[in-house]
Amino acid sequence: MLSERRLQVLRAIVQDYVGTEEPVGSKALTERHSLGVSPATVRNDMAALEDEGYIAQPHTSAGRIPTDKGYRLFVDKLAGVKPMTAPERRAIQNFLEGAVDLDDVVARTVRLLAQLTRQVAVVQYPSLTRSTVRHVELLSLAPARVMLVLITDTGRVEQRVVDCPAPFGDASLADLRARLNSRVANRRFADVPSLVEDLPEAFEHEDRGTVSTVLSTLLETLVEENEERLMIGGTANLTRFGHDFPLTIRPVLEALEEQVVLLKLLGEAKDPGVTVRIGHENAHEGLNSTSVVSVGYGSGGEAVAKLGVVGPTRMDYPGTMGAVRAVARYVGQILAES
Amino acid sequence: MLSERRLQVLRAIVQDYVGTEEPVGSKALTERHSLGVSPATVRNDMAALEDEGYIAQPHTSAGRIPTDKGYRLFVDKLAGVKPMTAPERRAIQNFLEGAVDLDDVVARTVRLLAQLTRQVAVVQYPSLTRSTVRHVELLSLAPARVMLVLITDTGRVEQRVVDCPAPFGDASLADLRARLNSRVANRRFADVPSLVEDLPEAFEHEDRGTVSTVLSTLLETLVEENEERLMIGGTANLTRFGHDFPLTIRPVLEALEEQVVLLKLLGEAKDPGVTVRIGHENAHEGLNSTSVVSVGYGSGGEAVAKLGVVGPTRMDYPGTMGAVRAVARYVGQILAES
DNA sequence: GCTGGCACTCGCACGCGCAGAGTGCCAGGC
DNA sequence: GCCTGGCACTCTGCGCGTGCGAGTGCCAGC
Repeated sequence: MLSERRLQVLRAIVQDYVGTEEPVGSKALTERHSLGVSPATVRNDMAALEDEGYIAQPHTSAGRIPTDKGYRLFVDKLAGVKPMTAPERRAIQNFLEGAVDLDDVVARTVRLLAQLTRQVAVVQYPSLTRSTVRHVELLSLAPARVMLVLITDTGRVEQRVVDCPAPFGDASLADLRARLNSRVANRRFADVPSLVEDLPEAFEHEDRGTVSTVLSTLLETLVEENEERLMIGGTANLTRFGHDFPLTIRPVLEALEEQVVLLKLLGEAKDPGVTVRIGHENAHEGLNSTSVVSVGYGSGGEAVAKLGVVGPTRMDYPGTMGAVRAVARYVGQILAES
Repeated sequence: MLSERRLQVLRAIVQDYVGTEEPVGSKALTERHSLGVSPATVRNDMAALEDEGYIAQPHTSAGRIPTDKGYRLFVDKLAGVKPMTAPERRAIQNFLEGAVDLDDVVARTVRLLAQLTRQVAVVQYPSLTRSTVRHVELLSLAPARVMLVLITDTGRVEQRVVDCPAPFGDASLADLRARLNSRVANRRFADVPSLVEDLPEAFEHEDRGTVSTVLSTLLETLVEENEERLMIGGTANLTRFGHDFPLTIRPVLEALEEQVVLLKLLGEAKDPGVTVRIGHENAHEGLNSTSVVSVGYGSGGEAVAKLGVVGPTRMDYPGTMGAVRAVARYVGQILAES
């Protein structure tokens, strides 16, 4: 177990390094933080911290920089989440309230996060799985061809074209539309399968095949999670990465292009609160020198999707976590209202 | 007017510089291209080309690099469009044919363009203005609240919620739905306004206000071009920009974040064929060291949207133009089929 | 109008030495 | 037992001078 002072030294190192981007030495530490001890003492503490793997020196006789393990300890034990100030919160709310539709909400959220954190922002569209059905619409495109339109409480619209095994009359279509909506409107996606299970039985024998086909397409649409979309922004902030960044930035940009990677990244964080994954904790190699701060957001109490930022491991964790948490909270509010 | 040989020298300079990324000297030129003259002669030609502003030297006693004006001449007069090979064309077609919906078509197009050209790809979603209406659906959300869903021939779906001035019965709604669709289905957007003009007259007096409101929302949706979306990809290719690129890449990334800028950029090119805007020809400052190669594409003969790539002025113009043209052609085909 | 030759100009890589920051360790003091 | 001041040591980064090579411009000759 590390002594209290050593933890303070680690905290000071992280704070200074995040500010200056340069390895921090014992002398500078005692000057900038009132630790009440001499540089020599700090040096001993630093040696201990280095033995434990919390800090490292880029080369002999240079200052120390935190390791991933050091940042981890900092985030877990040494730093809280810095809450947004009241004016900041108002600005967030105002900016998000101007949104006209779901796309706009997501776009604004991305911009906001990128600006607040000065990092790359990633926002997942509200997922279908936890939402509720607002309306299901069926349109006859041709005698044996039906378009299925699903409208969710988060304002998302999904459509599918269904080829029917047999011609399907307008009357039957209207009937199905009515029955379907009376059963599933305002119900959660998860409940839909059991609610429509026995629906084919209510129809004439000749229509049952079509009804089943339509229903299975609907269920497919509901569970189709792999189609999840996301939006990213603030990539220009990557240029503030560091001096040696040609090599650093490349894999990050590549990783950001892979939506699959990002979705996995956000999905991994199961924590109900803000999750931080530091450096090598990220499975994807390209992101080994970045940290990902993410959190779930949703229109009700439950999270329906994730949002977060990607930045250098050397980032202002308390501030970033505060911003991410605040934005998630307000997006949730906006979604609930609309 | 420049002599034929001087044009050849310029062409050779552009080709070599694009290949090597290094200023090209007179000796290297004569070695790599059989110009049939000695380096000394080439030097005279180069001096002339420099006087005319087609090439420049980064510093005295270095090789020459083409200026924007030089690239312009090269593109206009010296180089054709390099067509894709048959295998490449097949690969493009195969890749695009796997797409399941409009989003997927656009996403695949972006990836394809980025890979083929090794540059940043930008694809605009098919615009509404030139498309035709496949279906208009009206859903009653509440007595005086209607959701309008517009489905286009390119597979795009737009929805709007309309607050009605008076309650609107289900029968009236069904009536309006039927009349509306019989008039506008499969008609071009541009024709819709005149086709629905007299529609309110067919309704009871009490419903006319609502019908008008719904119609004007529909018309708004049709003309709403500012809502045009686009997708970009291949930003990782920016890292191949050059050696000094921290300064170069930053403004480009910033410009790419501004959808407005990009839409303007693509929109400016009125040419029916492939358009190339080189360096300072781009109005946006951040793109002064890039070239934009764009072309319109569409499901029929007409262009409904644009796509293109953004890369360093030092790019392989014939190859890039060929790739952009080919991709546009095949995307058009795919859209027409679906 | 083309060519070979020649002197000239720079940029760049290399080597060197120096200053500065930072460390580790040790002996002494509280 | 822990903290402190002092000291020798080790790096890196920077500035400077030098030599090399690529490339040019110009000129006289064919």
